[in-house]
Amino acid sequence: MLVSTKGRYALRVMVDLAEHQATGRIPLKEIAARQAISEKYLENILATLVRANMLSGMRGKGGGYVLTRPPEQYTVGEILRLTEGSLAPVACLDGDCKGCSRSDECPTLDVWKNLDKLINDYLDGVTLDQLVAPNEGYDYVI
Amino acid sequence: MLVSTKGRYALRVMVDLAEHQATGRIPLKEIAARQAISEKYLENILATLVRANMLSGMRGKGGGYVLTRPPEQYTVGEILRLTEGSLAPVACLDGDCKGCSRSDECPTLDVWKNLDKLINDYLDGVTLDQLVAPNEGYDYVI
DNA sequence: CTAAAGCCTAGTAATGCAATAGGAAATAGG
DNA sequence: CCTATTTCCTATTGCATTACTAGGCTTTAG
Repeated sequence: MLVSTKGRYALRVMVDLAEHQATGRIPLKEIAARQAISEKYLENILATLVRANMLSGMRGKGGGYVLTRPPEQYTVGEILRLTEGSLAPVACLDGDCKGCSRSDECPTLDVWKNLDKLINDYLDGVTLDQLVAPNEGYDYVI
Repeated sequence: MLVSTKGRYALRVMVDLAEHQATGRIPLKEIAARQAISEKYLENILATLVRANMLSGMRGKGGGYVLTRPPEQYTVGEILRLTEGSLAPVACLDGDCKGCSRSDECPTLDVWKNLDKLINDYLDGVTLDQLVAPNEGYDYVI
């Protein structure tokens, strides 16, 4: 499985926040309820996004989370790479373990490299605003 | 990780067999040595391929494995789907668990469907003969 | 008959995923 | 200042999957 629940939830949450931008800061509790995700689990995910400055979190009464950029400036790729650690389709291409000893003679390496590029290019081409339902994220328009 | 060692090894082994087609049946021991894969682990993988009729195995002295079709009639996609079980990038698209309860309203589902198609189409477009090193698989030519 | 090979069913160790637990620190409003 | 609200942080647990091993049975050629 290329993308686990952590990445899937993260993406859904980012879309949720994009759709409710106009409401200001949104508390975790609200997102968890709307998205049917365990509050405690969601904490981990949001913490990751905050640490990477994709979200700003504020504590205390009236606190909550808000996007740090406009939705069109987030790509699905960066959100998933952050939360998943890597989108490499095979271990051979994973950041830390740079190539196995057989990489010179490996007849399949190019397949993995092409696949990796395909995946990342596609996901980097989709931005958050493309996932926001039309006529949402503008609750203030009425 | 989309593709685990099982799928990676399977692909390498299939290429190996394609390259040594002309030699007739190849015993597991030989493949394992050439590809530096544990013999016992390789047994599992080859058994899967034989059960799906991608390889023919024969026991006894002089036995071993051989492709059942010409290399250009195998796609990387089918080899990996068989050995991995599925190439779905997310659990949502995995065969058995047909869509979650939220699939109607899920804003991210299309991303996963497109990604799934992208991956499968690419891997189904690569055939085994394309991975065989030039001037190999023809050892009889001298 | 025997050596060489594949076939089959389990079992195990290690890893990573999904989720939980408990509390500390910050903030707004009264 | 006090309290309710809310994020932030570290650790732990249960579970499933992956990677690999063990041991024995069956088939085949010579």
